[in-house]
Amino acid sequence: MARGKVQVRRIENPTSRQVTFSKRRGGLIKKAHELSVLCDAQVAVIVFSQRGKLYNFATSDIQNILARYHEHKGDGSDTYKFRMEQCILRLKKDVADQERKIELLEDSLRKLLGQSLGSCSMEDIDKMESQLERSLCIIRARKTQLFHEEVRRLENKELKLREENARLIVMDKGETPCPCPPALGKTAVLSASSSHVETGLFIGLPGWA
Amino acid sequence: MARGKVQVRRIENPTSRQVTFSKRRGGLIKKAHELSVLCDAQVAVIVFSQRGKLYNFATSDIQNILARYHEHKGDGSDTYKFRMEQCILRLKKDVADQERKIELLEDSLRKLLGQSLGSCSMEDIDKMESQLERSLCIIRARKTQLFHEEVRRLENKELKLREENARLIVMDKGETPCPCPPALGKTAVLSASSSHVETGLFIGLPGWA
DNA sequence: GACGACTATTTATAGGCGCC
DNA sequence: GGCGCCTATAAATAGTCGTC
Repeated sequence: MARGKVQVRRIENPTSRQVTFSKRRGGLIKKAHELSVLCDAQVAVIVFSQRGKLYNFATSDIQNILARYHEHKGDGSDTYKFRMEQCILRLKKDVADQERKIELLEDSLRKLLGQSLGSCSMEDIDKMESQLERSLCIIRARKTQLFHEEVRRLENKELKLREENARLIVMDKGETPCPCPPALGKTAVLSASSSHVETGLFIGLPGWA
Repeated sequence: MARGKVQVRRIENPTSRQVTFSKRRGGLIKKAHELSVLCDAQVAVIVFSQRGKLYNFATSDIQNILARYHEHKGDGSDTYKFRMEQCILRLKKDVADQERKIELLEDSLRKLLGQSLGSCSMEDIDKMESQLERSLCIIRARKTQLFHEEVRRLENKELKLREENARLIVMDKGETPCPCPPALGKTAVLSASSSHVETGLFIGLPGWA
């Protein structure tokens, strides 16, 4: 604008572009400052050089100005800040919902463990008693099943060992027929204990469905 | 800056302040535009008039420039955006923690109700059986307590009614002594039913601690 | 190559004026 | 009261040179 008109287009010479940037940037910020003082206005200027360096000017706190800008610029439903706030609200709601759910679950659990029954009506207590009886019934059935499986497994093992024994006796007829006593002993002990507990289990269930 | 030097201080005459604002605002934005084009820079200008009206200029999307500004303006541990992001991370962690807690609680509850026992070892099953027995014991004790309280309450009521009866008979000796049969009848039915259930309760508990 | 100073010019604009 | 136009004049600045 001096010594020759300026054309408003990118300056190709990098050096003079840099010089012009420096000079005009100062000018712009000076003008911004003058405007803010003369006319009592809030002004913010943000400039990034081509290489990413930041220069800025703002009357008062730039955060305030930007906040005010966002307020103006609308309900701003596509604003980054708005989206973050929505996200926070949603998460807080999730947390509150989960909190409630946890309390309900803990309450149920406590009651099933027989704690804090003070608030339960007779009807509640009856329901819980029935439920606990059903649960015990199911659990004991499962226990029986597990024992049966274990017994079958051990019987199988015993059978295999007996067969092996028989083979060994056939192959070596001179020896005394007393093979693998420890394995057989262990099997016997285990199946004895399991049938004992099984019996106890059924005694424990008087007349329930 | 024409027809007289300008002093950089608030213009007191409101009219000329408004005129100057309008003119200089245009000039500022024009300069900002020129800077952005000539020097290939990103520029944003935000101006609020004294009365809160917004004027702004920005190369490209102002949102980008503001985001970039925030990035620059800091590792910004005191930045609004940074704080929001911290908040979101914290909330997400809370949600995940609660999620895990809910799963654990639901699993415990399911097992206590006798569902999905497939993953339980014999040892687990034993523990649960003991726990359920303890729970049943506590619940039945509570049930007994409630019945006892109810019985005491009704016996008290019965006593009061009998006293009232006696008084009425004394006051009116000519009539047949048959007062308040519905109230007495109801009391009798209730205490009968409660003692029946109590009896059942103790039958239901064979030899548990 | 960045920066300050200088200077010839171009721009911006204060103060008017007219219009709505 | 706001806006656009005009004009004299203040400011800004492109190009250049000198310094570090």
